[in-house]
Amino acid sequence: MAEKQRRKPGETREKLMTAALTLVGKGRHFASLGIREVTRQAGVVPTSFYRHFRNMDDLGLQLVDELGLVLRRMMREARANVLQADKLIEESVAIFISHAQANRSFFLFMAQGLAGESRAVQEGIRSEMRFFASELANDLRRLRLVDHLTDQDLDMTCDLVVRSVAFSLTDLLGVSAEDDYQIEQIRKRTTRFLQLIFVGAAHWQSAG
Amino acid sequence: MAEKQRRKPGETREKLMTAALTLVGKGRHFASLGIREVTRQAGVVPTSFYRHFRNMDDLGLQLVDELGLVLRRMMREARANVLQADKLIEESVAIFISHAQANRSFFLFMAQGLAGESRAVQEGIRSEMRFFASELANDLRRLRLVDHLTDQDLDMTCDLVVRSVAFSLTDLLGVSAEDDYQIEQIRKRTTRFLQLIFVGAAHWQSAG
DNA sequence: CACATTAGTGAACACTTGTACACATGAATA
DNA sequence: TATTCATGTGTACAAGTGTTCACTAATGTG
Repeated sequence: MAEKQRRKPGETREKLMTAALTLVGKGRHFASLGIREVTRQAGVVPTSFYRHFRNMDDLGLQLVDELGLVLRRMMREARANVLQADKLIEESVAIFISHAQANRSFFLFMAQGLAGESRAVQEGIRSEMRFFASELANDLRRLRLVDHLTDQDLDMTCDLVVRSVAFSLTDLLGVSAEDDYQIEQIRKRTTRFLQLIFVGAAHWQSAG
Repeated sequence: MAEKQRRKPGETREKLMTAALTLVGKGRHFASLGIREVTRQAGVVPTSFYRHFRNMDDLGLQLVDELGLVLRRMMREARANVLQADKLIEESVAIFISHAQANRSFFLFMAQGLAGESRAVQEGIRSEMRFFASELANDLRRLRLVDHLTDQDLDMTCDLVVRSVAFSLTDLLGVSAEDDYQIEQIRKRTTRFLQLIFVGAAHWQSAG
């Protein structure tokens, strides 16, 4: 008989969240996951689920919180590694892609959640993206690369940048993680998107 | 007892597709819909489903085809109504938003499908977007507004435009259809995104 | 008109689902 | 040490699931 296997507190909770992500990573959509399915994947009895989450939406919300941590780690690494302004875009995109690869399931969950079933999860992801965009605006301001833009125009630019990168995410997650050629294509295209946006920003006249 | 109610050929088929869209319109995610659920919504017996579709993915694929028609109608209207080049962006965005409102469920389905469960549906929607982008490139070329861009750079620009608009879609579908203020905000922001992109395109140097 | 085809119906199947309940055990607290 | 609490387990159940089957009525074709 299976004994009670209590270990570190919160371990089962984590197992359940990981299990959901694993299923998403295998191609399932989060909205189609069930409680039993997730507990089965986690190697846990169905009733355990309720000890940690009220329902799947709740689990989704907690995943969004962890997603926030992943994004912040990514920002930190970008800030630490992007030293020269002329390579800023290339290097940032490269860091983004490597993080997206390393946390594939997380980013899949994010892409799904943007048009997902739970309004709360949707709003949470949107909020993370807004935060990301505003941090980006701060950095650009600090680097004094965009002095001619009003705050509002800079916010808009960063918003567009984040959206474009997020969309590239869906490209990236659509190809195999080993398909280096395709990944390189996506990297190049995303880089050019951002360059185009920043050229636009450089010549932007707030009035027009 | 319910009699056999055969009417126009393909009527049940259409009822099933409409039913799926209706459920999506009510906030459900396509990936979480079941056959029985859809047939129930359509007012049809579950077995009827198999007369028209092999499974839900199949239904999704056929919805993508219809989505193509919706997009083509939208392009036609845009081409007919956008006469003066200086208002091109504003008017196009306005037409896009009005179509998105009029076919809310369809566009919801599209937004969901981009990161959906079925690879085939995903690919289908992507393909529609590529077609849309290439038509846009043709139009811009024809209007001689972008003579300084290479074909490749024009394609990239249009790709970015379509992506940005598609992302705005998720904003739009997230707010109530009656919330005129928010919709106006989204319209303005999308317009500014596109303006920024075209300013970038106008100053774009292929080499750099 | 006879006949094959298409497209509708209801009953039945073996499973899966979410959730409730009672119970057990380890850890924290008093 | 005694007790409480959080977290694990097994059983149970009603409802919902996808899919198969045999049957039937309308339609198009010769």
